[in-house]
Amino acid sequence: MRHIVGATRTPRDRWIEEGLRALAAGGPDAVRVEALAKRLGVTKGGFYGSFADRDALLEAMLDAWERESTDEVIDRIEREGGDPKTKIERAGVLTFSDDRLLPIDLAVRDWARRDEGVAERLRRVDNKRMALLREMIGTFCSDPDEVEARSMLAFCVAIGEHFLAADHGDRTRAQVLARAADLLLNRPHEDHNSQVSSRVAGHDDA
Amino acid sequence: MRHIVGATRTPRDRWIEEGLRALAAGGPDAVRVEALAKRLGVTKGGFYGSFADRDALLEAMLDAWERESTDEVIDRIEREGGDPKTKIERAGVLTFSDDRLLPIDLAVRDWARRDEGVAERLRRVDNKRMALLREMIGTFCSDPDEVEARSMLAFCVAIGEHFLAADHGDRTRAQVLARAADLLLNRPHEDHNSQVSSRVAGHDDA
DNA sequence: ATTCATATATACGCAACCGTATAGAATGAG
DNA sequence: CTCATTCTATACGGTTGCGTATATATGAAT
Repeated sequence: MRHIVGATRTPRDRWIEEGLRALAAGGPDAVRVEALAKRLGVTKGGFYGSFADRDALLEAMLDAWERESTDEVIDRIEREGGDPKTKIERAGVLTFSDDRLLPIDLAVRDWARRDEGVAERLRRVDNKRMALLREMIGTFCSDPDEVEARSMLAFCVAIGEHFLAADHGDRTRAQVLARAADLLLNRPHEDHNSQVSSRVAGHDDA
Repeated sequence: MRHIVGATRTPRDRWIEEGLRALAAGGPDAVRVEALAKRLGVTKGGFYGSFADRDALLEAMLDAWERESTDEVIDRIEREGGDPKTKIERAGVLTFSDDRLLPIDLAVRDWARRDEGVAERLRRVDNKRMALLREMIGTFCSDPDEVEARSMLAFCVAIGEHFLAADHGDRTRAQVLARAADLLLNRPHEDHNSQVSSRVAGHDDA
């Protein structure tokens, strides 16, 4: 057994961090005290000094996730500013492309379907994100009902994409997503075959 | 203890059925042999006569789900026929509004993120559904890239909707979904305030 | 009714976890 | 150096769940 000598104080954040990793990898059931301890190179002995029980850890994990997923992300987006439509994409990138946050996010979503407390937290987070989306999309779309519909479409794609296993023939998922984004953001799309067709999205008929 | 006298042969399907119920309610970890037995009013004694082990049950469950989610649903859609755009909605209803299949579907999706075998099955199922969507959407949209994008949007909404906790202010989720469907299907939308504005979707600017 | 096959009950061994109790290091103060 | 504080290792009891072994009961065939 190896002793990390210098650091007497290991815990709390470390447990939470490792807990979130486990959550991301295997869902809430995979957050097991003894398993986390092993991954941290300790035994569960010290765990109960920092947390009353396993549930307390889960709550702390959700607290950390909620804070990190809203305030921090939104702060960064607003701080770095930029074009409205660019902001949407940055918000998407920060939330839904982050290697660390994304898997946690997906795990929480599934968890929320079975736990009302988790669902409530997720609702808070999602409402903040939706507010952001509405704001962005509102800059180029006047009908409030349509703003809402497009915002939800955008959100659903950002999430649903990761729960979707379908292939797209010759196209890559990224290509299809790009085209979907063009549609939602009402943007002329680039022709990925480097031809010249390019027209405003959403108008092939009637 | 109550004995269901008439039926000597209880199992296989019953175990699978109850297993799928457990899967829907609590994910794969909730599929526990002894718990299923209790719900079936028996003990786990007979289980291992029908299945080699728990994994065999999980495989059988996935087989049943896969068959039920593709062939059966698609057969019904094609059999009952109708307008192409109507078909999309019926496909959506059959797959994503069915009280029985929907929760299983969602559970499988989360499961697939952690199990490559499940992911492969889901890919088969999703590809069949996507083919259906492409066909339907292709009837009113000529650009193949846009067909693909719209199909994926539609699919993502159908799934992502259930992983989304956001509210929509005054609107109900159903209203927002209806409007989103109008956008995707390139359909004039009905004004839910029973006014007369109604125009072709997707054209508020440019 | 007797017999055979099969489904189920019951009992075991085993492993993974949780939470608690207790003893032993490590760190900082005196 | 010694003491006190604090964290950690170890050990224990209890629970849950898997898979196996064995005996009993049930339905069908003779």
